[in-house]
Amino acid sequence: PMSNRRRHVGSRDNPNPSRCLGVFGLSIYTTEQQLHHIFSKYGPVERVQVVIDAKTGRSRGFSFVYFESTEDAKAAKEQCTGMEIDGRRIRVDYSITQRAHTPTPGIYMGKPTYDFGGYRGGGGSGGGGYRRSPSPYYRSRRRYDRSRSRSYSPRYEARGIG
DNA sequence: GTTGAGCGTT
Repeated sequence: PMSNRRRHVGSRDNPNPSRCLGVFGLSIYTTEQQLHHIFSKYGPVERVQVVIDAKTGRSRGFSFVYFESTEDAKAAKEQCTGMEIDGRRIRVDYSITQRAHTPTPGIYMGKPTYDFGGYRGGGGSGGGGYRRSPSPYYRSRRRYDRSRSRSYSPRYEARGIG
């Protein structure tokens, strides 16, 4: 049979080569100039865009680096993925999206920024809709059972420990 | 100075 090669895939796992790299897992303190400095070693960088969270004004921990040539982007991708910046191991891939979305008038129409359930005192007045499955990567943890904790034991409390 | 994973809203 013929090969199952996909051509137009823009999935996260099979990004096609492009001049635009997505850099993930960044420290929120890593700046565009830092990234520019690092990635420029592999060729001329046209632009670096650290994605900023609109409400907090801080980095969302990922960025996009535009090279002038795809081959330089490739070299940078190979060399920079796994590299450590500001104590964070970064991951570099070809971007599956090539630019920011078209600005929309009015309300923000993008995906929700995950809240991981957010403990808001059970209020539940905010958000809604995404509370049930915060993310496909979310896993229920073993419930935190304080009654099993030594430090919570009454006799330890009596001793003033905990 | 965050931490689970992550593809962007001039």
